[in-house]
Amino acid sequence: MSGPAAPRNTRQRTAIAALLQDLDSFHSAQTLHGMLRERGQRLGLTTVYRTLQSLAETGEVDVMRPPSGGEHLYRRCGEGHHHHLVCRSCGATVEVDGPAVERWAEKVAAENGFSDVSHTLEIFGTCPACSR
Amino acid sequence: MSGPAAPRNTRQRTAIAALLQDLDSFHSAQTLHGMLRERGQRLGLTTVYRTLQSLAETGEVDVMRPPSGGEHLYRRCGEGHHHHLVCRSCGATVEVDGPAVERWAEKVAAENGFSDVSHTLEIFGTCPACSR
DNA sequence: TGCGTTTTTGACAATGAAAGTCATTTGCGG
DNA sequence: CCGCAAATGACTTTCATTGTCAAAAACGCA
Repeated sequence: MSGPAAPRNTRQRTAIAALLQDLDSFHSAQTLHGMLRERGQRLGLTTVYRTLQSLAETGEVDVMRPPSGGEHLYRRCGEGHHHHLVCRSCGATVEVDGPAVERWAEKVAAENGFSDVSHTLEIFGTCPACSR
Repeated sequence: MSGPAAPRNTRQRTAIAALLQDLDSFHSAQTLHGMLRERGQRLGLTTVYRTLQSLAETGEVDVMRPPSGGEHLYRRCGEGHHHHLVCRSCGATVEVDGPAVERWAEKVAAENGFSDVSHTLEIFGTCPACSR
């Protein structure tokens, strides 16, 4: 009754995780791949896609789909449930917490007889640095 | 100083708007195109994409990008700002309103110096009909 | 440390949604 | 009824993401 096998510790996976540690904002798989190559890492784009997907499943990174369309964006994230305040211009992100919102969502869903409730919530704006 | 030219009244645009009136849940451009063809309408997929986009810009329909990935989904919508409680299984949707959430989002953004604030919020669950 | 098994990698091809192109059609104002 | 500008649609193109599969690399175990 062992859990699902832990992913193996490869050079590529380590590099991706390390890069995400250094970054504070959301980036696409392609961008991250580019950054890694600049850092002298040799790895395939496919690997970046797969690794990010795997990290997202375990909750180690957050995924976001910008409303404007375009690629999936990834960012390392803190523990537990939280939301994001994201700069539309530079992608800088603040993790925010809204217990009241969680409760509200639960209540609305319950009132309508919905079960297995989850939700998505992102706040977009222009950060102080970019608005200058 | 007339506003931006109103879109012309074409058979295709009318058909799309009419179909959306009949539907209560989110559907993809492809699905809607298929439905229209079944109803005997002859129109191109490109037109459906363009028309939905235009309807979305004027706020006549809501667009949603399911977190699970996949196509953009569209649905006719009521006036003004609102959010959705969506069934993960059948797409049935209830429009909900959360003034407190709006205020909270504004406050969080302001506290962090963000301007031009907007936000996205969707609640997902299994509707009563589908949970049976 | 060496071996065998199993996962991971990565180059490449395939998929599929969405956007661009442009000649033809069609609203619609005059 | 005319004329022009917008809309249509078949087609092409783009591009993110996923599938494929042989080769390479982890890791448990002796």
